Amino acid sequence: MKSGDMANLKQIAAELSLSVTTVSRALKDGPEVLPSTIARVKEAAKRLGYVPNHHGRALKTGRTLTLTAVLPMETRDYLSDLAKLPLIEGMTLAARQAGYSLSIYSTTPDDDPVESVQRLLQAHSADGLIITRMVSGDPRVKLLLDQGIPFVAFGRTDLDIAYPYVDIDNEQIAYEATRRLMDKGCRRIALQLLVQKDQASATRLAGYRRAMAEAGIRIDPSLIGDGTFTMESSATWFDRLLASSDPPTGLACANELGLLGALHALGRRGLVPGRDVHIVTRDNTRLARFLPANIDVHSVDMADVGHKLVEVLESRIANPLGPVATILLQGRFEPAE
Amino acid sequence: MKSGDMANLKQIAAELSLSVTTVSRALKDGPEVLPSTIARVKEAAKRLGYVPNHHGRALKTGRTLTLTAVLPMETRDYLSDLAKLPLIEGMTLAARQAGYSLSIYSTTPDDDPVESVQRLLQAHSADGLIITRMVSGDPRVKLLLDQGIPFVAFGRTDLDIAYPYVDIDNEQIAYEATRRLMDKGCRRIALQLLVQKDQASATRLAGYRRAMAEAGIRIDPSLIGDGTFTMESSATWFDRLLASSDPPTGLACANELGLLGALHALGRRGLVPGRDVHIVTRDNTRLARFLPANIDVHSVDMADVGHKLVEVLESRIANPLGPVATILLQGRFEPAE
DNA sequence: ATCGAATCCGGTAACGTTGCGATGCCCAGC
DNA sequence: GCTGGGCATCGCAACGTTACCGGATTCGAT
Repeated sequence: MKSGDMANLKQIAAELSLSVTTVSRALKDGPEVLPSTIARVKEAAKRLGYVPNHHGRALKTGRTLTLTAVLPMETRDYLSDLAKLPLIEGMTLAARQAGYSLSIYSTTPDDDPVESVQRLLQAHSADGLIITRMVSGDPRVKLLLDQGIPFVAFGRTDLDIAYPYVDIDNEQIAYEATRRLMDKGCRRIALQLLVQKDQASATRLAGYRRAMAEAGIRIDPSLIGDGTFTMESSATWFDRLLASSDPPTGLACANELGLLGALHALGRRGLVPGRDVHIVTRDNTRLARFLPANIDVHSVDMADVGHKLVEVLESRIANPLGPVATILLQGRFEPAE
Repeated sequence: MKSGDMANLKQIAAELSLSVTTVSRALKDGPEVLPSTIARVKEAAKRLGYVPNHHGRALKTGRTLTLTAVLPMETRDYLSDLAKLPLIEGMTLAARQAGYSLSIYSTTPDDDPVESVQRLLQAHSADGLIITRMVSGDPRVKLLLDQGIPFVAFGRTDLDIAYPYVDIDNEQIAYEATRRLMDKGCRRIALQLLVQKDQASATRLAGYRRAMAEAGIRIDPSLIGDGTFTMESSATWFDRLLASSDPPTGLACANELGLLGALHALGRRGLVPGRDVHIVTRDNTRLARFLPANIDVHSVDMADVGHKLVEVLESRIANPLGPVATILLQGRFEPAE
């Protein structure tokens, strides 16, 4: 097996004194080819180490067998989006299984999201796009729909247009988290959000509001924190809450990072989670499960999200005009240890 | 701007009554084209929204402008390889900057690494491969060299063959970590390794040994732990060491996960890091920096590793027969806060 | 005035694949 | 014996791009 030994259809055809056309069809089990010929062709293909040339096929058919995921990267703080790793894993494995390869297009905070998508769909080097980090009224949705490029979004937005997405039911999760804290007797419940522009935060807030309204508790805006939480900012934020005259007795964390920060703030004051303050957190990486603290965990399988994203995108590519699939994934409380 | 409006060379040529050849050349600033023509062509290209067809070009030139990174994914425990996120970020951004797109090929523990690489290079849908998680005598190196496929490895191995790699100087880092612990008075120093087959662990162990030998301290094998450390296994491992008759007074952690586990073990016994036991850790995600504990951090910029991997691969593609570039990145102690 | 070179451009072919129409063949039916 | 119709296979063209070679025009040099 030497270096440039990439066999192609022509070589197989020559080997068997067949035409390129017949070889091509035989490899696809075309009904117009004699079964015995198909067998001969496949044998020769295997023997010569034939693998179809991606670009020849893509050029002819227009399909590239490539999916592209647009992922914003935090260049400063990798811990702030731990969920991305299982997400990437889920997407790549599902793509591979479906015969696609998945390409990652990282964007920095400097990149304009719309411009990034524009560049990608112009290059039309992918059969479909996965976009994430949806914002309110996200302009990318209209852009992609107009261009007729198959895509799927991780996250809903507040547009009237129907488009395919997979999302986490943040409303329900925040609702249940708040309820759980109430069950433990909390009435002053602090809530961590992420960037406010992010649609996920808005729905999270809605779930919190619903639970509070049902319980007839007035919402204290000072207990709701938003921003890009690092561990440090989470700690100082929660520390200030704890220092107030009427400190919270419950906290719903947005993710691992917010949790670690909050735990730090508690630790400094000698407070114990589960006794002085009750905590529910989202956890994408099973971090909380092991921490030596009494914490309720409400988790979503991010690898599953990745899988589902690819599945939806796949069906979208196969049938661009079909019904728009939307998937809403529920979170569930991990069994307390 | 409608759906299928992908302009091609032919359309630009027709628009300007030029030949396709000239248009192609003009867009590359070919010296055989009149500057004024180049200007006209570029204007028309921009106006018609021309973007070069990836597959046409790839088919003709044999270059795909795609790089593929083979990344093993831990499907059970995402925290065990946090370094992967900054690595991915570094690779994708560097690739993008160089005009390449980067495709991720995830492998599960079930996949045979050699077979994965074989499949990838057969598909020759990438100009180059990035392979990681090198093992002793890694057979992929010979395979890739034989096939003449440009590649770069993250990590060295113990082969006699020269091949391009980027690696972290684990020997030096472990040496310095051990020395640091000695400087604080430790003589019984525990060391966390990862999977032993992994080349990184072997060099890490070598650095530890060198420091110990220089100090004339006999090595106690029971203080050296290896395996795939989760937080749990790290905690139980370190807990058992602490329970022994002659417990360690220093610990060099392999990563964030090992650190968290060890801290947990300490916490349960009421021991304080920096007082009862000194700790040095590797940290890829700036986790340790914020923990409320006195810990020395020895860090390597994983995003930089990703950048360097792409750079080396690029130069390899540009000049496949040139000298083999190898880069060894030093770690450095973070300034203690 | 003629030639050679330089400059600018066009035509053709090819990369590997697939789709469409055509071709040869065998055999049943009159 | 000639026709018609499946059947298996083939040839040609095309996707969009670039490489190669050749043609045309202009200009300076002899």
